[in-house]
Amino acid sequence: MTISEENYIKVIYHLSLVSPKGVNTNSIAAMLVSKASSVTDMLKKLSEKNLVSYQKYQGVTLTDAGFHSAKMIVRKHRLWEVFLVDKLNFSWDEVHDIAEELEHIKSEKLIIKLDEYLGFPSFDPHGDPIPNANGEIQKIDKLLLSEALFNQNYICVGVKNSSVEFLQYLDKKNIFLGAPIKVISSEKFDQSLTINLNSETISISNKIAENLYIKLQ
Amino acid sequence: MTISEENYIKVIYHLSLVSPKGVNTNSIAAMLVSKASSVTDMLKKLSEKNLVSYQKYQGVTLTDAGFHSAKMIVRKHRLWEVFLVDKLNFSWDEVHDIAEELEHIKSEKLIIKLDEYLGFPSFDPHGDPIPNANGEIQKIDKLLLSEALFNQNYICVGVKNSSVEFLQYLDKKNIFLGAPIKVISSEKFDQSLTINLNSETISISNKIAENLYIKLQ
DNA sequence: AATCATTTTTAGACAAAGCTAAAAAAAAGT
DNA sequence: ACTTTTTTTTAGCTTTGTCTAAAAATGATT
Repeated sequence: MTISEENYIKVIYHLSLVSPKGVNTNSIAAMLVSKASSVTDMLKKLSEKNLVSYQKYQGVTLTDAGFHSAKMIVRKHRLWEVFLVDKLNFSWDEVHDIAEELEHIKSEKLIIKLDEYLGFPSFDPHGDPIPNANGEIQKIDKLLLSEALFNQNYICVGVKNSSVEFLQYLDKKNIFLGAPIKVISSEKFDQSLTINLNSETISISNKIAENLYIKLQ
Repeated sequence: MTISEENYIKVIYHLSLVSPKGVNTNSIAAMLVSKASSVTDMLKKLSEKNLVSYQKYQGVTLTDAGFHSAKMIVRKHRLWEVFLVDKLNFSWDEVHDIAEELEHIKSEKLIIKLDEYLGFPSFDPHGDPIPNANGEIQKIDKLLLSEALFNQNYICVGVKNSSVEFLQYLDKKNIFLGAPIKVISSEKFDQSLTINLNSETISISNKIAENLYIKLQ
């Protein structure tokens, strides 16, 4: 697989988690910041290689082979992110673009050894699950902070949006993976929340609450 | 710079260490396993970008900018090799091809942090010097084992040939960087050497002795 | 059911980086 | 000094992955 093919497969994978019935040409183009015509060309090629099922005008789905390839690319991306944060002390808002390049390095043995070196992590620095060598993904009982019940003890386990701006905002508010969170109250007017975080009490906008994953306990 | 351009610059760098007057089109093609016509095309492009000085039929040399770029690529390659061997426990014969891909990852910050993480190494797993962030290279008083004096205490500091076959042969003979070596005698007929290595006495062919770097002490 | 809007595909073009084969220049041999 | 050989360059073609513009299919609206 070329780097370009890998990027298509990865994008189709991410989009198919949201629309499993079939992914649109235009949505792929939007994710890749390219054009629908380019996507059509590539879909034909990927179909030829049996990585996707594609019928003109009908959207595209990954084949089993394509699905597995996608998970291996995601696995590499997320393992490298763990490396960058845990070993090289990058912050969580800096690692995406670098991992975007590192994920295309071809050695299987490299990933096996990297995985071992990192202690077989199950989640990346943003709380996203890392597929294991067989493509298995550890599920977690998470919910959005905006869906939390009052006075329950939660901990922060991930972000829905991994943009640099959001992550840096969380840093500023001292919100990080593993931080204990309890919702005290909600404001009717703007759905903002008053929460207890690391035994501080702060206010959180609805926009934030809708992009932060938490789990019980 | 594209990956292809980086590969050309790197090859021209290595060749220019041997022929500083100017590097031939054909020798570049041979190193890249490509054709002279392809090289000519690329030399025009690199010349356009002021990375090389190129005049038709006259061979090519790196400009200061090209020389610096080359050293930064070599730096990345060798730092990644140290990472693979020191941190991921690869053996020295496995790392070249992987580093060949990793050297093209674009982040400057990544290399600064990797360098720090590795403890600012000056030499890679094959004993080749790693240019520092300014492109400075630590020189070392090394010589070939074939040029050694009798009964002097040397240590092994590098290999001239980094082929998998040679490196695996050295493993088999228990020859590694830092190993103490003393030459006991030389055979007139085939220039083979009897050497003391880690307090064992073994015989070494001339071919080996001409590809192993040592230094005094 | 017919029209309009949107989405997708096709057709044709382009840039990058490679190739082959032929031409031109340089180097070597006589 | 003149061939012959080798090296290098040019010319033209190919593949990969992209694009624009036009055509075709689908979906939405009345």
